Amino acid sequence: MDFTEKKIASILRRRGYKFTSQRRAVLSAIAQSHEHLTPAAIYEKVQREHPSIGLVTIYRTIEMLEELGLICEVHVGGNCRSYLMRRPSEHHHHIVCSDCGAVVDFADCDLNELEQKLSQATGFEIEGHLLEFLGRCQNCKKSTRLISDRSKNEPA
Amino acid sequence: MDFTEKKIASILRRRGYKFTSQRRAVLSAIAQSHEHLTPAAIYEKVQREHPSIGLVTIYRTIEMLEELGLICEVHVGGNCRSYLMRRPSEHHHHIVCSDCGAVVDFADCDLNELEQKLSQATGFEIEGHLLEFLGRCQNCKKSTRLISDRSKNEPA
DNA sequence: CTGACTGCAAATAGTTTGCATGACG
DNA sequence: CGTCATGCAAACTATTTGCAGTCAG
Repeated sequence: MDFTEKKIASILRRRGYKFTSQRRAVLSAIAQSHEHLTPAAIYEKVQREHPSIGLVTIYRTIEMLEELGLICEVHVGGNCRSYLMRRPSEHHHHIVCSDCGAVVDFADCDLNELEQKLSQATGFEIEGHLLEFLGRCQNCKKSTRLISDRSKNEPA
Repeated sequence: MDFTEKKIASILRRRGYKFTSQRRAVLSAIAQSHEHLTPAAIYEKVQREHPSIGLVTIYRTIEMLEELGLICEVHVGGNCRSYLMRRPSEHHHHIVCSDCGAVVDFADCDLNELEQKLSQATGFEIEGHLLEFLGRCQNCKKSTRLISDRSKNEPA
């Protein structure tokens, strides 16, 4: 990821949040994964290194991180409560691997033209959009071998 | 909507489902609304006319209707478990009003070019996409009057 | 030091399942 | 008539809240 720990700490403090060890752990778990993680998955990951951290803290931290724009949701592919580290660049979208869950960002969505067309056709004043692609990543494409049972977890 | 009751009945039967009064009621509730409805909202709507229909039936019917492709999810604007009548045309997307929840369809998303670009750049084999716009519909745009407390429910 | 943060347990919300009864075709 | 569908209650899962102790700044 592109956030240094210092930078993050200062972002939190600037907003009156404390940078606790628990928050560091949650952040790190999300940042280290290239997949989108559900609260439960984050919890599991965090537990391995910090068994004392509770699920409630995960939820509370997720809420804060989302508010700060440090993480964002992924919708495509089932679960709508999956989160991902957000790159410092603001506007971007995701391509999600339907197989291993890996996520790649891209920013150059060229929807302005479409937006204008729609705006005229429907009378809507368009405020934003949700765009995600679902597909199979380079790795999973190759593995048309046996029903891949690895690669599902922790590419770590 | 563009489905006649007969057409729907035959779609169900063809798949071995029975066209019961409960299913008709659920379908009608969804079809009559131009907004996306959560299971709870559907339940409420259905209850008004058919107080004996249970929430469980709503869930089971939603599941079936989604499987048959008669309804589809809306993601934008909070709740991820909101449903909408699907037009007979297959591929389409939604523009959702952030104010009243009204939904308008459109089909001509021109993402092929973008898909190809992305496919090349990332190595993904793209299988599909999720695209929704959020905005304010013609009506709600006008009502910049007082904090509109009406128009939130049942445009009926 | 002190207010913000945490963990726990318990409360809520949302969704699914088991089973006996009822209705479509 | 047999099978699938329904309603109820109960089981689960996911998420939120209240509270007393703990810790970052």
